[in-house]
Amino acid sequence: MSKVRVRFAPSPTGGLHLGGVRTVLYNYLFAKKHGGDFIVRVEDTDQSRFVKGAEEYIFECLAWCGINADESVIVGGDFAPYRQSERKELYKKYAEQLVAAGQAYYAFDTPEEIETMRENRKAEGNGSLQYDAAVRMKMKNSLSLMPEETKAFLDAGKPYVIRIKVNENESVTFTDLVRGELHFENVNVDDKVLMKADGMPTYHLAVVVDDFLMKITHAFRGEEWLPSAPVHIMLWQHLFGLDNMPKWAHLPLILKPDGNGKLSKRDGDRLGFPVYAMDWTDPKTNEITKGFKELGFLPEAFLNMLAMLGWNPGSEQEIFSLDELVEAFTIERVNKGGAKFDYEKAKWYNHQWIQKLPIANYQKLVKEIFEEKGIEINNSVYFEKILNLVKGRCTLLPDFYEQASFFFRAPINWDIEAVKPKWTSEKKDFFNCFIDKIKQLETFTAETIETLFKELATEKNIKPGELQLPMRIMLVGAKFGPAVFEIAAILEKEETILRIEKALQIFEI
RNA sequence: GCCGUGUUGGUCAACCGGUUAAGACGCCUCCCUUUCACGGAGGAAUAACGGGUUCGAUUCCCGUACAUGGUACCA
Repeated sequence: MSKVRVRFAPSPTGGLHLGGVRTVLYNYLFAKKHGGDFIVRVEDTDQSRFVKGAEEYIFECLAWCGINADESVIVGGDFAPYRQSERKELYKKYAEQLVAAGQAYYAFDTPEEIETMRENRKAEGNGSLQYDAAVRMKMKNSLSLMPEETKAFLDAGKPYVIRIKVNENESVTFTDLVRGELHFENVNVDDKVLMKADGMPTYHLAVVVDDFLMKITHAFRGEEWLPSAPVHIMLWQHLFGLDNMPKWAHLPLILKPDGNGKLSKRDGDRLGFPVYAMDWTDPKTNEITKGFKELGFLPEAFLNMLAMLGWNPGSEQEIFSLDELVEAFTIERVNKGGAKFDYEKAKWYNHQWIQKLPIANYQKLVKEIFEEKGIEINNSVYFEKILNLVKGRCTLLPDFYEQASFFFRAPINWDIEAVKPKWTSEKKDFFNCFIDKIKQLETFTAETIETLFKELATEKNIKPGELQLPMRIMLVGAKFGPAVFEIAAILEKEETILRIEKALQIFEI
């Protein structure tokens, strides 16, 4: 068997959608599982939809995910160029070959004429509005025209497209890796445009030609491509032979969490979650669409979550690293039905990965978050210690700021209500004594502080528990965070005393 | 409209003819913690509908319904 070669073929028209990343992932996993190559080919055949910066952005997203292409417009490769706009001249030859073989034809119809045809068919009560065998002899093309008329049009430079000639009496059968055997009657497939009037191929021609030229062995794409698969297969049959055709796998869609339908950017805006991998700024409107990365997701979690949306290992394992996914992935276990995106579950994955990964993996990112908020971090050992202490309560990276900023900034507001109702002069006295005692403490650790605290409480005949909450409010300002004595230990003696003294004044009524 | 694909709890899902129909997220209760979490123990909650095939269907087949994708000189 020849070497496995798969490709992700994005068109650079905007932000990189969740579903796109999952397609990348499955391609990548399959390739690596089989020791094959993963290729990224840019499908920019529609010049009218070209969006500046979109291509670079897509590669940035892949880099963030840690998925590297073996061949692409960035790294090059033996089958360059990897941008279809730069391969423009290649396609025409194949289209002409099809025309010469009677498998395709020139069509001169204007958009208006096609529109009229559709209106007529609709008026006739026809179920199909396609440009197909039923109408093609009534249209203006090299099949219906006399050869000299066609020649005259061509010579006169009349704009034309090349359409595939679909034989209505035949049918197409093929095996899809996720759906099994599929069958399509040709009557239902239309004479798709292969070459556009501007000389660019359409997707239909370009994928087939490039998949052949690039020796692609397996083609994974979204389910939305299923209806046009027969056209691609016919093209393979005509041009390169079915034996050389890649194996197809049409992946299920990722659906919106509420209601139904394909997940779109709008759903994210509406429901408050990201849909794009990374922040995307529309170059025309400057509108920013939030990405998973910027919201504080770890790539490991993002990929893990995506992998499980439409695939599962058949075991109870849910947490997978990229390498583990490569190992476990099989196309047979990809589901057929679409999956609704669940943001809560996505966050759960991130929480898991925050716990699992060493702090060092994301310390730099968290540091940036702190610095954006005006807290400079200059002791990374100290910082790491803190992050380790609070990570259990963090789901997204910015949560670290919420959970740990008090280590760097003494409280300026105190949850007085949590203390006041039970505040007594005895308690005040306790804390004053406590300060004196800890001043004499030689080793200032969570354990020694706790021992001292409890001994003193017993001595003063106050339940330690009743003092812990006030102590917490003194150090943190509010009712959250790790164990109080851990906090005190990290704050160190001097700062702990300072905060208690300050709070004591505030609690004074 | 036509064509394709799909349908197990609220969500992700296992099971590939015989099960008390796993597990996870979320939700609820309790425990732990006199903070917020984590964690632990429980709980509620599922095979769209109707026909077949079969000794036996969630599993296979056919309809219906619903959903979704396509129906572009977009990918």
